[in-house]
Amino acid sequence: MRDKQKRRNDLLNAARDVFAKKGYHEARVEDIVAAAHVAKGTFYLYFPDKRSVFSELVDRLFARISSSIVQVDVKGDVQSQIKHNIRAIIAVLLDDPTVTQILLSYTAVPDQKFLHKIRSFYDGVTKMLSQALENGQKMGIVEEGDAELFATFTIGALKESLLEIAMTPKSYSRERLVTVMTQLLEGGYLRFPKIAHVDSLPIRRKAAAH
Amino acid sequence: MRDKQKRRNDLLNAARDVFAKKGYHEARVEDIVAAAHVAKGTFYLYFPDKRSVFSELVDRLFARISSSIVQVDVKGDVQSQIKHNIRAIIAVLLDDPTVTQILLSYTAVPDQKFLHKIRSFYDGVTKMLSQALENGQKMGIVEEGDAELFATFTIGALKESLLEIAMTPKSYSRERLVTVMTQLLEGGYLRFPKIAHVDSLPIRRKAAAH
Amino acid sequence: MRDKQKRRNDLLNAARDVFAKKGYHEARVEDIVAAAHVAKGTFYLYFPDKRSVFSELVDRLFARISSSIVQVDVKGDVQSQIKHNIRAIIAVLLDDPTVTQILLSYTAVPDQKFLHKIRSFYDGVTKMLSQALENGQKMGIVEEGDAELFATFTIGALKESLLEIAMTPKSYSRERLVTVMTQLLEGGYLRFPKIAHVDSLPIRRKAAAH
Amino acid sequence: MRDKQKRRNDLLNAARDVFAKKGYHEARVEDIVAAAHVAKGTFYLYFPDKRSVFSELVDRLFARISSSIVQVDVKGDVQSQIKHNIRAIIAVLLDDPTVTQILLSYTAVPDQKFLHKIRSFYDGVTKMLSQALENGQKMGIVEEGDAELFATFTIGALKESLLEIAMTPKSYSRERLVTVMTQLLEGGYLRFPKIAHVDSLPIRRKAAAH
DNA sequence: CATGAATGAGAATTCATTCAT
DNA sequence: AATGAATGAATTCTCATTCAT
Repeated sequence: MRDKQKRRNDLLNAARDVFAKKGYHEARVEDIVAAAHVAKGTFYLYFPDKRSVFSELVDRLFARISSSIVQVDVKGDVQSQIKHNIRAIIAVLLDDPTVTQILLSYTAVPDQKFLHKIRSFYDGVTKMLSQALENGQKMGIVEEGDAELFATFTIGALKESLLEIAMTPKSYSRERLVTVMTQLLEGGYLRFPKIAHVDSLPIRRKAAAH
Repeated sequence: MRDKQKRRNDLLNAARDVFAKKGYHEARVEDIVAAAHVAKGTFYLYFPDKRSVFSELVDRLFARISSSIVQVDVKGDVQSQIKHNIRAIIAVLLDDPTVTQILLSYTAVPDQKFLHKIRSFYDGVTKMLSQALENGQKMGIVEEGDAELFATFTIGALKESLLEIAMTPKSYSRERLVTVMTQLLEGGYLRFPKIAHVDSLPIRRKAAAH
Repeated sequence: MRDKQKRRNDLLNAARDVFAKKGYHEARVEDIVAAAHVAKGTFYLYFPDKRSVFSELVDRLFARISSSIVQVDVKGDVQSQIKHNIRAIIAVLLDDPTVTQILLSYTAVPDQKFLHKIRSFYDGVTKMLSQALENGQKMGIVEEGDAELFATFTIGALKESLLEIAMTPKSYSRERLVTVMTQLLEGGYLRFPKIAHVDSLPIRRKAAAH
Repeated sequence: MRDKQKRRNDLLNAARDVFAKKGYHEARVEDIVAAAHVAKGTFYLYFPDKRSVFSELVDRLFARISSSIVQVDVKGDVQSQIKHNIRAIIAVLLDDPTVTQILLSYTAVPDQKFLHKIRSFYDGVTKMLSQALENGQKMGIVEEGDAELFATFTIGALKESLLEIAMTPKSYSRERLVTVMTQLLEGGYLRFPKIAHVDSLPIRRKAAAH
């Protein structure tokens, strides 16, 4: 019993490594079973086909991310809730850099149906985030504007940064990343002399001006 | 003379469409020639293999982006130079939404070597941008901090937004996007009440601003 | 008029060179027309297909050999007639070393039908020669024994020697070859001490003995 | 275990038959697997490509010939050593008439590289033989003259005879062939009246003159 | 006549999946 | 359950030949 689970897991891990190294299409079932030290037929005892291992790997990651995100309650401490979410996503992804790489890199995915699945996931996350941002706007803690675009923007920034980190061996302090992310979300990074563009950029913060 | 160029272009366009619709691996040379209304052999009169059409499509886009970006001169009007760059990238990509989709979506790419090529390109852009940001930091117009991370963050935000736009049929005002991007880079979008950290309850910023 | 013949000949020569260098299957019609400095379509104005150029090249050689060989008249000076024939074959083949190479080397021939044709030619020559040898036997100037085997043996020796010569750049005196060939046909080259093997080689020349 | 070897052998034999019947280029992998009663993929389980089966067939034959030939020791009974070698070559080749046909017939070989390989083999054999002949000349048991040409001559004669035999269904006594070959090598077959040509053929057998 | 772009039948090879042992 | 040999559908690419210009 335990054995079956273990073997299944071995295959999953082997597949993950091979996918990360070669991408979906260049990864051969042959490679996967070799990495898992089992025979070719065994693979099909645990998975109906190649596609489904990939699918399961991604699903797992999705599930972990989904479960670690909290719905932002605007009545509570929003900033720390946001920080929590960023931290959670970062944690999940960086704990499994291999799948992250699979998921975020421009690596091959099985097919268009799959692509759609991945996009759906991100759409969900985006939706969730933009909902929260809209709430925030009502409460005055989020700048007015296209909330969905803000969300897309945030997700993109996060994905790119994580991919960068997942692909480079150099370790990076996660807390550091959390801090920088929040900082950027809060205040951007460009500081143009106020006078010059006061009219064209009415959304100015005096707070940041100090 | 003209004819050969035209035929070549037809194939390139056909390939672009098929790649965008099916992804690299699911796209058959068969599909491409069908879309271009030529025979199978004709394809190989213009391209040595399937991979190279893909490569050419991406190269073209790369070239167009590269040539439209200006090196930011920190002695001039930095803000408008940045706006120019954002606008340029957006223009190039949205003028060719199909290739953009190919390039930015998690669609299959031929192989790992290719993946590397794409990543190299982005690395180049990131490098260029972070260089500019470092200069900006010296001039005091960019927040202190990890310039490379800022760059990655920006590229990611841009990529994601553009992908979103390229994949949805709804047209989006480019200038709008340029404005929002700059705005976010300048000021983020989160507005936590400064004093608020004490009691953790958000206070309307406008109210506070009066 | 002259022009057409010339062009046809250019193609034939080009084909000959390409076949000699690459063998039939590796030779592309493309290569042939390139060597002849004409367009692809032109080839098919002069020859119905690739196979037929090859065929014509070989046929020409066959014709030349056939016409240069004289039917041995055993009532005349047999030895010089044989020398003449050997000399003639050598001359024809070495005058066109390229086709000789094509014909004698283990180079690809178009197909089995063609192979059959070549073999038929050799069969013809063998038949002719063995006929002459049988006559010679009746006249006592040829050793008793399997005349056809003697013929095959002779043809083989000749082919191999000529191929050797055709493929090596070092020029070889033809007359020298004629002399050695005749010498070998007359007396072989092994000289075992008579005493030792007198019994084991009973088939000793009666002709010479009388 | 045994099974894999058997299957491999089945394929080798099937390939041999198909190559012999159709020649290399006309032989389709399809034909080979059909003859071996296996599926197309199976072929590639045992051989990396079509070329390599051919190669293996020829290599095997080469190996067998090489190992069966003895280096002629001129201090021993030369005549019987030569007979042994002729007998050995004949045995190897006629035991596998199909590969012999492939090897000796003007059938297609894969490509020029391969051709070179075959020629190298024959060059080796020629070299070996001419070396032996030179030794023989020093000992006075081989006629003076171009030893390499004698060797080429002998190889050619042997090849042609064997090909003839390999291609005709009529069985031929091997010992008979051995005897005739040696006889011819020793004494040729032409018996011109001595008087007539005494001068033009100075290299006359003293042996026969007794 | 000459051209060379276009054609498409055909062949080798790959690899996910099956299945007898 | 595990194995790994066998399968064959599917796909890329080649090149002799055709034909519109």
